[in-house]
Amino acid sequence: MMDDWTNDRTYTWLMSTNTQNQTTIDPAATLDTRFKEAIHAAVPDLPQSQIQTHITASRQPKFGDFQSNCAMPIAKRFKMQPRELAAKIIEHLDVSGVAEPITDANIAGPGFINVTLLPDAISESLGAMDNKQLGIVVPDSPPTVVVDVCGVNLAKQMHVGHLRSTVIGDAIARLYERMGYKVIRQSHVGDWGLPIAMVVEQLITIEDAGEDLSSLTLSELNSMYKKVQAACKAETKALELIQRVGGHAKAEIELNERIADANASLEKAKSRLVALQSGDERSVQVWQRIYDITMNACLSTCKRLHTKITDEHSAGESTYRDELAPLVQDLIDRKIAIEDEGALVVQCDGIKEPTIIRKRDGGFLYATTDLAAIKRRVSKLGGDIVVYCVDSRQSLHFKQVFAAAHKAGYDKTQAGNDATLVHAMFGTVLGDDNKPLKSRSGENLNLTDLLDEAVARASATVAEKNPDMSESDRADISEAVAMAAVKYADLSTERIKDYVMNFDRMLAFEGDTGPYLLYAVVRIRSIFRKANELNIDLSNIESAPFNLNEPSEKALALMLLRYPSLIKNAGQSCEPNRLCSFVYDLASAYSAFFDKCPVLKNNDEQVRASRLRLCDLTGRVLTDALDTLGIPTVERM
RNA sequence: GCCCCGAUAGCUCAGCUGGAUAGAGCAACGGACUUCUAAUCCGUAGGUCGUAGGUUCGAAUCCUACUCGGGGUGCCA
Repeated sequence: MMDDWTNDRTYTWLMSTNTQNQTTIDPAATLDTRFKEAIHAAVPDLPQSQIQTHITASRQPKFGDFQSNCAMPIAKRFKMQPRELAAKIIEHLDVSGVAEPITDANIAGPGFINVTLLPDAISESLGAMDNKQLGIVVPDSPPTVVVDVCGVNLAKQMHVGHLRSTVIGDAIARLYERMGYKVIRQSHVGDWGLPIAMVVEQLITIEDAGEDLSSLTLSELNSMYKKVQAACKAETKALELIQRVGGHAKAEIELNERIADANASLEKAKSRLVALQSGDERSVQVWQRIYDITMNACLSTCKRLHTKITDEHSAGESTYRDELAPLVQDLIDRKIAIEDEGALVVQCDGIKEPTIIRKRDGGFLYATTDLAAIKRRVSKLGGDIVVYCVDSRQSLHFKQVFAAAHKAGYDKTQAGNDATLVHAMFGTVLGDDNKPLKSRSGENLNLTDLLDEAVARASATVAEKNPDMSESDRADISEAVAMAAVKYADLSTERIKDYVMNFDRMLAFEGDTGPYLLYAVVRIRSIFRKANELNIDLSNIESAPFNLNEPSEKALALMLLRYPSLIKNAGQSCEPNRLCSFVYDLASAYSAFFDKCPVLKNNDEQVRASRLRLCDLTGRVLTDALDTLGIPTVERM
């Protein structure tokens, strides 16, 4: 059902996208160039590098298609009258071939210069965009981007919080890929350290007691994880309170016993960790079991979510174990790390809290591992940009680690530049009580349950809308609709904000939702299916001239032309939600067009061909944008 | 205490880095299916952009203070 007719088509007449100038596609870019020239001529005192044209799309049709807001700031700087300056700029402005002539009548308000594009210019731009790359220009020597995604922990099921690092992280990676960058995904799996040793210890104990663990599931591992965590957690605070307030003596004794038990468990876990770290065969074997069970489940969920995260991207904390001691020694030798209160720390300018990289007892911490990760990602994987798609609560941690890595020079690329380290943080998923979802004990809201519920709801709707559909088609479409709904819900809001988890909102199929976008694509494909049934000749539509006489046609065309700059914008800011708004606006513009402009019903062959081509191009841009978000489309729904 | 983030329609959210009358979706109300898929479209109604100052031709957007909410803060990850 997932088809890619977009890629099946062959385009022979415009494959040379690399040499193509983007300014021929984006009218805003063309206007930018023309305005720059005019401003330079009108205000020679302004250094060319400082010229800003402030070209934006106009909000209201009466102000034309675009406007330049350049006159006001320049007038301020040179103490001129903005409207007079605007008049002077348009004297030097040449918009021939792009827009209608600019006269004094185009100057409005405090000095806005309004621009109305020539219909032919829009058509030409659309034509220039109508190629396989859809107007996106790939850089000659693309940088390498390493994107940190997913980041699950061993022995734990993925919960809704993992949706974010997986789905948003993958979308950021896809955005960079779409820009032509070389992208390497890395999943920093939490597979090392004391918590895992606890589970290993517990499993070995159970196995020694004669229990068969061959059919162990992740769900069982998950509850075991919770149990051993609780068992090792000493309730010292409660004891202190009882001692201070003077509670029941019996309670105090009981608590003391529990603390002793917890300490014993903790000691066992610690020695198990030592055994694991030194390669003890049994420990490693059990650890591997836990790893396999967790990662099998995790990667199958990643696949179900249509992310490109696979086994080869797993780079767990355990893979850094042999790199930590040499790294710490290097930092000591170069006096970057110093001892403080028994711990080894790196102190960085502007950050009060020191970065602790070795505990008093000699153990390493997650900052140590993350330093090693930066080093590997930059020097070994060749990352020019390293993006971390991780919870916002880690912001201080990454601030510290980035600064420490910089101080140590671990962020130096092979070319000798400083790699760009970005924490593309996202907000927490909250429960109804406004607390992070995972803190709700007993509530088993894991990711698989969410996805299953989404599919169940989608299936009901698909069945309702398509009573005659076959069982297998319905299953495929329901799955696609459900994933589109869930992913779009997570991707479409500003990633930094927290949100309260709400099934009904996340699984809505109407309005600004994933299914709405799929629906727009489905309506386009339906037109082409129908055209084939009617034996309408489609062979010439690829070169049909666009004619954009209807307002909804022009609006759709202008929206399409924004695509290349939007990809760049969303990619560079690591904000998939910007692409989401664009896709929604585009689908909206298409829906309005669909309503007002009959395609196949139109008897004028020229108009029909133009509209068919517009539909085709819209379909490809929508599909391409959705693919960039990691949302596959369907043929019907 | 200190640091970071957030606050926009009844609800959920956009707002392209300072532009013209602050936009969508849901919910409400009124229209549009014998028509290329109505999971749609068109319209009506809904706002002191947390509060108070400041910066300037112009502020939801920038600066300051405060209020509320969330998070972090030397040996967990």
